[in-house]
Amino acid sequence: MPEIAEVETVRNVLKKQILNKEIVDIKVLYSNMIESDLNEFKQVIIGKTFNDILRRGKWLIFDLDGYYLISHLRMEGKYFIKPLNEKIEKHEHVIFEFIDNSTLRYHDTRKFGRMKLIKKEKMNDCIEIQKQGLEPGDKNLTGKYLLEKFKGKRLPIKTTLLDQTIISGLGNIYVDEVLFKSNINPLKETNKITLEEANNICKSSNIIIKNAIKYGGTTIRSYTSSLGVKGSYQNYLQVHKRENQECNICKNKIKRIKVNGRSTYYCPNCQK
DNA sequence: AGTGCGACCCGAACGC
DNA sequence: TGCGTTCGGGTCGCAC
Repeated sequence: MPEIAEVETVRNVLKKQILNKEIVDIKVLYSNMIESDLNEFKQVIIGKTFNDILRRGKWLIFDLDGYYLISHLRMEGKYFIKPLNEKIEKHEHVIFEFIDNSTLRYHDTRKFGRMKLIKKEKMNDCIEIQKQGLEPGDKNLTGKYLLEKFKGKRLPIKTTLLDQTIISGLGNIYVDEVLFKSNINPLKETNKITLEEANNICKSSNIIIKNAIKYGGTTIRSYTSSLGVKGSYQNYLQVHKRENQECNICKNKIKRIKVNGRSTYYCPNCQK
């Protein structure tokens, strides 16, 4: 499940490999993945080059001359670089062919990922990007900002932190970690979060995401890692995927519950 | 406006 | 070489 730290890692690794090479062809093998008109998509991209790769929340933003190609990996999206003549695998859905006979391949077992082409001058109307909230590490991400957003919300705080329009980039793994580090019970009603707790959410998310990026993100599900990059932050997770194991702080057992349908791990003793 | 839920997918896990 | 069913997970769109 790529979240902000994994997407940032993909961005950094891809930048070293695909910039400034002409794209001579593109194959789309699963067209539902492309939200733009398919013919326009191909026409615009062929002949262009990736000048840069940016990121907003969990969205990758490829700079293609007059356009941006935005790409969301959802749960299982991965990018690989392979030679042109290498066999196309079952779950490779979009293949960019470069002039030097290398290819960039988008691989997605669940087919949940999405790509969309946006004219640069229309970026201000791009709802997917514009509605993203503040990211961990942003100096404007403060307890005060969060309390404003939390007003009137009766959902569990866990659910609210998955809302990308409030904090952008957190997913199921890092929300559990942030709540643990902040000593907040995932089921606590959002509008009952105090200023001190909101400040702690900001502080914890800054630290956790910074560290997760430092370690290349978290590799939990996949055997084959994206781009040959294996993150190692899974070794530092305090609660996520640690059901029945000892809490590193108090030695009580980590519990797993469902919060609005999402698997949620927490320490009942540290997070009252 | 805030909330809940089905849809989108398919490999893995589960039940028998 | 067992087979059919359920689950999970980020986001959207729609109903309430």
